[in-house]
Amino acid sequence: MQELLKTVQIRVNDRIYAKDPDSSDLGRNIINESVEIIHEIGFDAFTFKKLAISLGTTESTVYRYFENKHRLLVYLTSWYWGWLEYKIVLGTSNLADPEEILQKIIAIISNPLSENQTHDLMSLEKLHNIIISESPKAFLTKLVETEVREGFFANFIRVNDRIIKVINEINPDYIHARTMASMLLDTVSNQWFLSLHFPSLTDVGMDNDRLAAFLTSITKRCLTS
Amino acid sequence: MQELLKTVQIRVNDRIYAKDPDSSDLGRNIINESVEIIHEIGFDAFTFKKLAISLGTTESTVYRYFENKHRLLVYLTSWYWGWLEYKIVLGTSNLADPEEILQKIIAIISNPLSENQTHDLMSLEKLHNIIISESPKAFLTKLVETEVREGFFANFIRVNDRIIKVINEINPDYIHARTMASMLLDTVSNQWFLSLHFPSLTDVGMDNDRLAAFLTSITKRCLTS
DNA sequence: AAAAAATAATAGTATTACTATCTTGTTTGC
DNA sequence: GCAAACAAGATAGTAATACTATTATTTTTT
Repeated sequence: MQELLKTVQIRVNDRIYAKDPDSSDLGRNIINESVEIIHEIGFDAFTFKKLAISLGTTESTVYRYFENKHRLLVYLTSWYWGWLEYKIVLGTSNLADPEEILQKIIAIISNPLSENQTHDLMSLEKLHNIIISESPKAFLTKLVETEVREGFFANFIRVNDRIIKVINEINPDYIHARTMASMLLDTVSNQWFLSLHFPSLTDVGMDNDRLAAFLTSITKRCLTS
Repeated sequence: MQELLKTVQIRVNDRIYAKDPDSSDLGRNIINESVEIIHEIGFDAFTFKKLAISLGTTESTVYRYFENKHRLLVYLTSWYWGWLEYKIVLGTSNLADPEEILQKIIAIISNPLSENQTHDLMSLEKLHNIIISESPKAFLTKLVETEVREGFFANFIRVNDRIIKVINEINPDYIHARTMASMLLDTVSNQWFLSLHFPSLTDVGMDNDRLAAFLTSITKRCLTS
């Protein structure tokens, strides 16, 4: 399974890119190097020019793959949620009890790198870091409406929907299933971010299981009627 | 009290600005007009040039008040949290029971504009909108570390600390007080945002009390031992 | 009323985010 | 096996952005 994870192709909405980066060596290099640079200098300072120089190519070549750097960030986040869904599907396939499934999902989203996973396309560790500190910028734009309509965030929505479904199985009468699901996903990123930069605002520290324990306690107390 | 709220001065860390915008007519116009423009075209498209033209002045004049547009956003968010703390202090001053206080705080943060408040400095409604859709950008920068150290986010941290304190009063043995507090604040913004752009991911819709009901149910179930 | 200080306007520059055009390589049909 | 068609990549721009430096004007202080 480790081997499988290393090379599995994650499906990303093809409207996000101009040309599929996963269809050529240069395209894959663009993704891999983007993750490196964004992780190092942050998304705001990241430019196609810097990326092109790093790759020994030119800006216009990069533009052939992505219309602009915002789309590239959308691609990375979409890829991440696709990868996470894959992890969730694999990790819960042998479970039947919805309560157990939810617990497992919480464990996975809270700590997606627990098993020291790798992938050929890019550094998962650095991608995870980018998701925590940059991915909200993919949503927070005046163009969200259009991008939602174009299905740019389908992978994220699908992970949400899976959690909603499990919550409904545990307690069909719970009236905040959707709110609970999106809160769980948002809280994971937010608490990771706080633990890095505002440690006084969270109890989640170096202890990786603390976050999962917190979220599990909430769902247990709220969903058992 | 309505009158009082209209003109009360909110304290903002003086390192955020180069010159206090609340100390001159032009400065106040800069704030007021910034809120209008950012609300209309979004923070990314907002520039000091557009602002200057709107005000009938020049870029360099704006730069005298704020080093860059990021600082201006930090100012707006800091002002917002200062204002919210003020609302919380006023709204809970007559309460003694910590459970009641927490409920009131949740009601205020979930729906801060409930009483159709106004302020001379800027449109609170538009500021609230900016907080929901742009304020994370104030945090999500490679410079957070420095900015935290300089106390740029002190107003936000203080609101957090107030909630932590109340939670500790309700249940001193609860080990996730900090995580719970920051989750409450983050969830409010996030759910507002989702209700606007990803309505399928939340149960919070046009019904303004639904969010408060959700958060109250969580705290009640988690904090009562 | 003159000197000092604060404020504003003018005119730049380096960088960014693209676009348009030209050149080279690669495939495809015959 | 080779020309035609097409895709990929390089070169050379441009308009806008985010500032900065310098000069001019107003306001305040003595």
